Amino acid sequence: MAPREYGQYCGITRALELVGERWALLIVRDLLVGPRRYGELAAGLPRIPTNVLAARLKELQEAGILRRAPRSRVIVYELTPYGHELEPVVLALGAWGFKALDDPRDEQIVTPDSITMSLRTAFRPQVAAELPSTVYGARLGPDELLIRVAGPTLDVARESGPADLAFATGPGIHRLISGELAPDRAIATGVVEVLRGRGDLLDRFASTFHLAA
Amino acid sequence: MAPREYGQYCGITRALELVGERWALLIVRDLLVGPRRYGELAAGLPRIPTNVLAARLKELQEAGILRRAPRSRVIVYELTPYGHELEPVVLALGAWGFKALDDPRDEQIVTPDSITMSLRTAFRPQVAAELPSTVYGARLGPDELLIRVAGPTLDVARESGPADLAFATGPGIHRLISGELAPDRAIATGVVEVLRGRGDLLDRFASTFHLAA
DNA sequence: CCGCATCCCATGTGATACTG
DNA sequence: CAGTATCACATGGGATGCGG
Repeated sequence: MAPREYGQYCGITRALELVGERWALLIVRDLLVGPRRYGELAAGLPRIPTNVLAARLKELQEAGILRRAPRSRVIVYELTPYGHELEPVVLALGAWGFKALDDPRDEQIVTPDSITMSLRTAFRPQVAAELPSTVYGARLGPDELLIRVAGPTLDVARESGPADLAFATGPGIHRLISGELAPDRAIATGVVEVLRGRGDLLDRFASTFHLAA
Repeated sequence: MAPREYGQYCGITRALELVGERWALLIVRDLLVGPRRYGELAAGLPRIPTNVLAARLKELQEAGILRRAPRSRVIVYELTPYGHELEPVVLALGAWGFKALDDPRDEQIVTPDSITMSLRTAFRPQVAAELPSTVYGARLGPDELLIRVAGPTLDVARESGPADLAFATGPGIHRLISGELAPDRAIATGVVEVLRGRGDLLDRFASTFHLAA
């Protein structure tokens, strides 16, 4: 038997053999947002050694989870349909781990892809369906996200554009999503800085994206 | 920063820091079935080095996922409420990995706890609710499981007792659950051996426990 | 025996340098 | 830009020891 196998005939062990290695599910997390080039993956996972990234990509490809796809002269990595089926796993992990987040430390970064998956985790379709469609523009450091909520559907794109509410924030937004911090307090304390639009729309945001701690 | 941390402020990375180490989620898998002693965990994970088991138990305890509980002179490990919240993660992983199972190899074992969690993964409450309550007795090598399906609820216990259908089987049962093998074919080919009761109840079993490949 | 702790070695990981 | 090569080190795997 291969030394890194668990020796059990079981779905969970099989899953862990395929995506249980260090960094593997984080690569999947970023690819769930969209196809990514090697350098984009490396940028979204700043602490991954480049040889490990290369090794994981090879393993995940051999496992049928992702594929290298040539896109007009450059190569992108994209999930296969089977790889995409990991989304429930990643969302469940994210929801569980969210509750174990303590206050952010300085060296902890927030990447656009990680925020995007966090928003997908915290998104409450049934609540959103009852609210008017809304576009939020979020600036996180140098990155901008356009968060479109239309009925029960969510779309998060890495672009800028017109928004009903544009705000700048950082890791502290997790306290807004957890309900630990009320929207008006978030604005008052500077955790969220309103750039354009009606600040009271942050109430709607907090209702739409919520994950109890 | 601790060297084994990912350096991101994100629920998924946090989750992987807590339960992403090798063997950790398999320990959780077995504890989801019930409290277990050190030796029981070691027996259910025959390939885990004993020092790694001890290390994981310590880490999972510090993370608030499990606790050591004295039970009448012996110590058992049991999940905390927060640890129990990993069940959706484990079930999602199991459902995904189930589809990647190929034919079992000789050295791959099936443990009572892994089978129990597989049954929980494959259980279809809405289908079961439409069927009469049924008790199945499954013998897997030396182990016996009593599988009680009552309405939309499932209970799997490691004991023997009266059953509407008692059968012996092995890893090949996964082909029954995946639908790859019809119930009558499973009996005909010896994948499932009926010990007592009406063999046609295996149809009901296959309807109740199903996970498409 | 059960519940670990210790030792040793193979392997995986991390940091850095390097190449097509 | 997209990886490969190299090397130090941490972790995992396997055997064994050992106290209660």
